[in-house]
Amino acid sequence: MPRKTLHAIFEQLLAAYGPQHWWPGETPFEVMVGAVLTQNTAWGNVEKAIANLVANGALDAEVIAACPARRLAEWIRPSGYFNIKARRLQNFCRWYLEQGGFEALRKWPTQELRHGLLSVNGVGPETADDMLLYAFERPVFVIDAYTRRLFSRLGMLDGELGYETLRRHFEEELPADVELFKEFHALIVYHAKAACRKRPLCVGCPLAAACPAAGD
DNA sequence: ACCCAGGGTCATA
DNA sequence: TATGACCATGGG
Repeated sequence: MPRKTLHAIFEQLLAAYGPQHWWPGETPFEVMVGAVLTQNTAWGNVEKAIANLVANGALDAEVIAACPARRLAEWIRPSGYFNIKARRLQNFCRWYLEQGGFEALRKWPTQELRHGLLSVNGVGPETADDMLLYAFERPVFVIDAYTRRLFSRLGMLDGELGYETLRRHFEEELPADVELFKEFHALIVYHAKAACRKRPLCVGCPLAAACPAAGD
């Protein structure tokens, strides 16, 4: 018996839940704005904030970069942490415009683009990787709390390991396939809400047979 | 009433 | 390097 592979887990999640078609968002820029707004925040609140931006013609890098921080904070209020996120969005948009916008950035090699994104105050590893995968379509695996918890419960890794160590692990064990990475991360998040939260007994969990934590 | 959500920064030791 | 405080709304 070959040991359970990451790809096998992906297949099980896909079979159970179907394709998730992440990231919700009409444009790469909207995806990037959403990535900042969703930091430690439920997606439903982010949708309200983005709807406010759209309603005010403010889902636009120039508008966000130039408008008063107070006004931006008011628009994004439903997403929580509105003062700090207003600053983060402005930091990001100013950097984004300085570099020439999406058409210029899309030509950057992945590693340089990643370092550039991380240089923006308010963009950390997970936010940068969301942007790289879902806006720039680079084969970067996003690590989040759900990923740590799921694979830790499955006994497939140590959830206490650092972000870069875990990201490297996933990227080495899987083929560098953008569509695979997009779906895998989306399925992990969906799974965390749909089934893995139903404790005890992990009722209905499609991974229960492989999960040592099932039945606690 | 409590818990958490598709994190990140900064001060402190 | 490694904790802890802080940010703040909205749904379960």
